[in-house]
Amino acid sequence: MKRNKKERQQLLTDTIKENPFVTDEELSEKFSVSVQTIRLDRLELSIPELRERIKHVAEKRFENEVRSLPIEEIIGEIIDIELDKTAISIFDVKGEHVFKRNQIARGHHMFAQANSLAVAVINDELALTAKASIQFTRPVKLNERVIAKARVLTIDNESGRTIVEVNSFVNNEQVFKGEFDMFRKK
Amino acid sequence: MKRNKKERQQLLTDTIKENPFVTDEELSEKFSVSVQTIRLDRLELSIPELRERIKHVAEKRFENEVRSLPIEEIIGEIIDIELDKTAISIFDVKGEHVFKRNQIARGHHMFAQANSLAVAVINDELALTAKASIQFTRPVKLNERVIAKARVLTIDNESGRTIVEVNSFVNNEQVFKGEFDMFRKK
DNA sequence: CGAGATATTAAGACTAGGTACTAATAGTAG
DNA sequence: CTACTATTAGTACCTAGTCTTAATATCTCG
Repeated sequence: MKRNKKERQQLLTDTIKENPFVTDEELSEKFSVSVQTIRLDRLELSIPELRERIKHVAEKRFENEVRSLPIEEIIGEIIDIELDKTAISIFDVKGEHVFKRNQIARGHHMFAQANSLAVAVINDELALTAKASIQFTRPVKLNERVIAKARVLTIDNESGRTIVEVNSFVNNEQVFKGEFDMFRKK
Repeated sequence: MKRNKKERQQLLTDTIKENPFVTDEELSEKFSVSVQTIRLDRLELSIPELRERIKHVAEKRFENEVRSLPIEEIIGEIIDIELDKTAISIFDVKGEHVFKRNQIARGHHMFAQANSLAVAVINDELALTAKASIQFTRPVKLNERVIAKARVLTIDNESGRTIVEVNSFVNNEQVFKGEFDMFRKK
């Protein structure tokens, strides 16, 4: 299992990158060298000790905390709902939702809010979007609050099709409109 | 600054929750008690030592890592592009993209892939989606790989409008089609 | 083959940030 | 005054290291 120094150091770097929670002792066993050699290697490669590595990972997590939310947040927050009739959600446009260049919200976030509201308004185990026709009537900018209003237009119980209309506004100004053809499943 | 035991322990819990990186010594100074008292407190409250707390935070980050990527990942990976002509991206459907109940991908992820590909294919500083007409031709399931192909249909230099057609496939089977009316800005 | 360089291992002293345990002291209630 | 709780102190030990010095092992080149 013995490799030369260079090879071992490369593997060491990779191993630690992949799993920063590994101790020198574990590494020394893995590479069949002494603990001291591992320590010399880390010194040469400027890889900090286990506890520092863990700390670093932990600190990074705090930085990223804001970024780990939007997956749920992306769809906005439902503030009112009357199943099979209407629903309203709000979505605050933050830094991660906009193009950096011009601070305009990416279309798929607007769509996501509207689409998930259309899914939510349907009074059934689950609904899938079959078709949609959408229009972005004015760009939405950073820090604006988008209010999406969904309204069920028609329900066809036989085909399982439901048409939901969603209109989104920023300060009473329309920014998005869409018609979603939903398929309900029971 | 001296409080009674209960009060101090409550504050201790809060302090550590807020900043897990604080040592017993720092805490003992903050509450004007001995280090031993802090340790007794932690014992009673079953709060682990600093290094364990840091480790825990670090481990949690690893759990969340999958969840913090999708903001960028959501749009899929572009594998081929010919500006103002065609573009192809792949998107692997993972756990966080599907409805838990039936493992079917949420529509807005499919839309996001298609829409961002439509944005990317346009050879300009930036493009915005004005309108879109989309259709989900078959549900996409967990672990499926979606290949989206965008094709620019028409470019109107005067109005700044560009129409992009996107078709998505899983194993050569069409799952999504959409027509995006894009507005380009210079 | 042997000298010198490079690589590896070992050993010892010290560190932070603890645990676990024992013991002493302070303060307070009945 | 006694009993009890709360607090403090001190010791031994732990992990996962650092830093330093020193002894071997192995490799390379002339």
